[in-house]
Amino acid sequence: MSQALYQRIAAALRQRILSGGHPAGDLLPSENELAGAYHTSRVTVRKAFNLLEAEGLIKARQGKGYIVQPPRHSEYTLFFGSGEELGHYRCEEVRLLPPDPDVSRALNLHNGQLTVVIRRVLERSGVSIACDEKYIPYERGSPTVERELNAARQPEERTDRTEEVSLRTEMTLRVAVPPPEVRKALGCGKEGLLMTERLFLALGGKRLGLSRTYLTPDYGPLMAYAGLPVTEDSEEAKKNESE
Amino acid sequence: MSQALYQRIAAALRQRILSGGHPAGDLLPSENELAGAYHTSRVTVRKAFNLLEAEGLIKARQGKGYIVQPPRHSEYTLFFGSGEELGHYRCEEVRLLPPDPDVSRALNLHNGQLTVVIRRVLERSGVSIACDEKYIPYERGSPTVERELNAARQPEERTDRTEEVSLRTEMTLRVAVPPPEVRKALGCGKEGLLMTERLFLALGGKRLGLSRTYLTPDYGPLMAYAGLPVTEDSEEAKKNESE
DNA sequence: AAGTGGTCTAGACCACTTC
DNA sequence: AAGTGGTCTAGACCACTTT
Repeated sequence: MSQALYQRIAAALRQRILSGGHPAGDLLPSENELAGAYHTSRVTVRKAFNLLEAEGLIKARQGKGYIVQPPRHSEYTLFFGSGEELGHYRCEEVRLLPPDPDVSRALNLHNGQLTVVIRRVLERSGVSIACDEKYIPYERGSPTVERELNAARQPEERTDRTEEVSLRTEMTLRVAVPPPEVRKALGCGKEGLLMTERLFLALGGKRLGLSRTYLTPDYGPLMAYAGLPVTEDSEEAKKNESE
Repeated sequence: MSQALYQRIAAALRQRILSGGHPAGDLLPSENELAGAYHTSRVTVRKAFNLLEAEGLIKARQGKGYIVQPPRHSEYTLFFGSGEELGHYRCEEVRLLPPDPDVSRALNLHNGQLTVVIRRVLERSGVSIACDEKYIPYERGSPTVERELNAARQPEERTDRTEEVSLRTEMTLRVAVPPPEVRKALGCGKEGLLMTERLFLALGGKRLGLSRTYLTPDYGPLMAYAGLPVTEDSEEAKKNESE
């Protein structure tokens, strides 16, 4: 109990929507209406609506009201395991190399610019389960590169220091046959592996680096969800919803 | 211009954080402090903080303040193309079958319970790029099943009617060799394809259905991002940030 | 005790939509 | 013109953390 009023209002609306009381397209009661019904202020009702809007259940339309949204299950939250259960990265090789054309294009490199290539292997219980290749544009004295190298050489540290200055990361997922060096590192053949390619972008759209990670079947499946996340207070919420 | 004050405050804070002025772990100025500095009320400053908190940049700690978070790029937003550019689903087969053990376990079926199996093929410009198998627990007179069947038989409709009552969808991604029926439908061999498996859950945790989608290389890569999404008003935000 | 965020009030004006 | 959401104010009390 002792849940905030705006959360109780949100829970009540959420349940009505999810149990079919308000099909998609429906207009919900207005802020003023609910403020009256709950004997509270408009601000409090608004907070409840904002909560549901953040969850994607409803959408506000100025001058009209709050409209129930059709479930958008075209967006998923994909999460990778964090640190411990994932395994340990071991830095395998760091080299300064001319990039292949794909990498050069993705990173917007000028002609002849070199890249730092960092290859690491992820191991769990002694088994190699993934291999990661990271390409960073080489610029003399760039703090990013130095930081990357330090991070890569200390395998027990946080895995991805580039991300510390990265505003946004764009990822693609596909099945790909790893290049020979990766196959050797993973001890696998020419079968296709799940590959994630990540492009790290800074504030002004500057490309900080590109990372390709090949996941062996031993890595296990990637996991994602759509709709409500499982939160700490889901239990409490359920109690209140069932009132 | 004419951006709301709370958005300008948020933009200013965001820029300071992202350009390194406030490293992770830093305590930001308090609500009262900023309210004074901007000659505004605490509520408005709060809205700015809430925005940044929703973006994952900061975290509120009662009694302490707002703390800059380390970039969490272990969570990505995975999005599938919507409708038009994706292609068209064609329903290939609908049958009532005993489920294989995997499906039975995932859907928590009781012994001997049948499943409705719906197989659809996704085509884009005449090319089959994906095949989807959906398993729904069969219950006499269940409105969900009837709705599913109707939806599946009208290929131009919205693709996934089950999701209309689904509170949450859990997905796993992996490389898998499709079963014979799917290989036949896609005209492919025994190579591994990118597969997404989705479990649809209702309000009380009830399992509504399971869907397995096999994506051919022609489908293209799946796309995801972490960090700031690209929004409509990103341009405006940039202008204000550069002030 | 002082400062912080968390919740809430009872107003206000604006921009937008509908009638 | 009336109703809606969007923004904002100037207070208030509470729970929590730090000193």
